[in-house]
Parts: sequence; structure tokens; C-alpha cells
Amino acid sequence: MSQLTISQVARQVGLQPSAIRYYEQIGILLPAQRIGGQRRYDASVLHRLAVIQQARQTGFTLDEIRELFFGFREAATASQRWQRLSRRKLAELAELTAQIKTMQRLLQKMMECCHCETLDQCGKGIFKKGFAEVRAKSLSLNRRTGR
Amino acid sequence: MSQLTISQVARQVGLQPSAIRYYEQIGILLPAQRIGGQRRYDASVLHRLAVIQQARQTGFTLDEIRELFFGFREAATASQRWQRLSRRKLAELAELTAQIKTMQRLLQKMMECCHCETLDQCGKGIFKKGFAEVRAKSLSLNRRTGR
DNA sequence: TTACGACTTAAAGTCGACTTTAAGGCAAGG
DNA sequence: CCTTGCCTTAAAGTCGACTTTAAGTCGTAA
Repeated sequence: MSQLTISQVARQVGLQPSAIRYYEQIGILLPAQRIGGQRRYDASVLHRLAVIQQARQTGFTLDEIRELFFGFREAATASQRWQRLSRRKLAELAELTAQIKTMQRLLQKMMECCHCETLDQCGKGIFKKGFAEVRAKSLSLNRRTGR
Repeated sequence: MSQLTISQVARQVGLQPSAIRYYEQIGILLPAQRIGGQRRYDASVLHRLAVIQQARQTGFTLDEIRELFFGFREAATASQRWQRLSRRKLAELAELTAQIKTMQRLLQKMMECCHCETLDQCGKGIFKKGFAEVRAKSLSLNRRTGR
């Protein structure tokens, strides 16, 4: 009775069924029990998915989430696991913030100081300053829909 | 004489030749003059690429860069173009910063307050709080090498 | 019996910004 | 004449997190 189908689970956690199949495929959800070929879940999968969603919300990749579940010695507690991964992620986010700030400063300065008529003129200025400074570790900020 | 080959240009601006071909293909660089089938450039392409690199560094996508060059009435000055795009980008970056802060707060709180033994226990807690709050507009922070 | 709805799988498609690969061209030097 | 080195093109591959598609299966209700 408390056996849920994949789309019932999906609805409860706000995911598409395909996402749940994908999670199983890449090994962050254990293969579900099948009945007549179809997946059946009990409530524990909701907790598992809650952890996954929480981790996604805080910026973890699916690889990191796999690490959360399987990258520790058996005896490690949940809070120990979160500690280690969170510390790392906080450092990443701090670096990301720093890079965003750099962008903001550059944009501000350009808005204030650029009085160029043409983009070629503008480029001439940028080129002379040896603009190729920070290039090495810039990062792209890709948006995602989330649905 | 002051005609540059594609890899000379690439070296000067810190790009791969393939990136320059790609820029031509998607229309943010105009097709170059050919000599014996090969692209030849003069110094003006360096300015153009300097603008492109500057824009990339400040978080613009290639679509936005195309807009910078071609999305304005002919008479618009460079500084007007930068103003409009920069204003928009600054707003985006501010939103991004806000989302990062949300992640940081969540991570901090979890590091301080989670004393769970097991991840299932942890998920039970998250699940009960109706965790599916902000899901709608989260974004992923994908890194890129930059080389 | 047949239609329906919900499920299954494997494979391919999506997005952005490129890179890599395969197959070939062209000019200069030995 | 042939090799070397740099160039050309079109097409396919990469990464991450999925979604979409195509073709098929299962149980139930009419």
C-alpha cells in the first residue's frame, strides 16, 4: 500500500520521473524493486531524494552527491559527511563570489569611464593595456531553468 | 606585411585558432580576407578580439556579444552600447550573488546544526520541512577551464 | 478483445563555447 | 619531386544534468 510508483515519488519531491531514472542510472539512487517491470518505492526514497535536493540547492554536483553517499568509510556519520563537503563547497562559493566581484568592478569602471565613440576605438584601448591578465581561470556562469 | 595569419592573431590575444574560426562561424567576427584559401588579418581584428575578450571576462555570453556589435542602431556609440549591456549584466550578477549567499547560509546552518547520524535521518528532517521551496529558479554554477 | 494509461528501455537530443578529428590544400625548402 | 608545416572545411565530440523520442510491456476496464 505504501508502495509508490515513480511518478508519485516524482510529484512528492518536485522532480520529473526521468530525473529519478537518471539518478538510478548514474548510481546515486539504488536500483528500485520492480513489480511487473515497474519501479516501486517506499518512503525511504523520499528521504534520500530530500538529501539529494538539498545538496543540489546548495550547489553540489551529482558527482559530489555520490561522494556524500558512497565516498566515506561506512561508519562516517551524516554530519561528518556534510562537514567535509560543505567546507569544500563554501570555499568554492567564496572563490566564485570573488570572481563575480571582479566582473562587477570591471563593468562599473567601464560604465563610468568609457566614452568611446566606436567599439574599435574601445578595443584599441583595451588591447594596449594588455588585457589578457586573468584569463587563465575565469569561469562561466551558466544558468539553468531548474525545472 | 602587417597581414597576420590566424595563429599569429590567436597567440596575440590568447585564444586557440579554432576559437577564432568559431567566432567567424557564429558571426561575431566578420569573414576574413583569404589568400590562397587562408585567412589573413590586419591589426583591427586585434581590437575586435580585445573587445570580445573583455566582454567574456565580464560575464557576457557570445549571444550578448553579438548584440553588442549588431544589436543597436548603426549610430549608437560604443559607450551607449556598453551602458545598456552592462546595466543588464550587473543586475544578473547581483542576482547570482544573492543566490550564492542563499547557498552559503544553508551550508553554514547545516554545518552548525546537523548532528544526524545517518543520511536517512537527515533526509527525514529535510523532507518534513517541505524543502521544495526555492527550487524553481536555482541555477547551476558550471566551471570552465578558460583555456 | 481491445483500448488506455502508465510504465519500461536504450539511444539520441539539448544548451554554450569551444575542441578534436578526418581528410585534404598550398607554398617553401631540400 | 617530395616532405614539412601551417592552413582549410565539415562534422562530431566534450561536459553536466537531464529531457525527449521511439518502440515496446503491463494491468485493468469496457
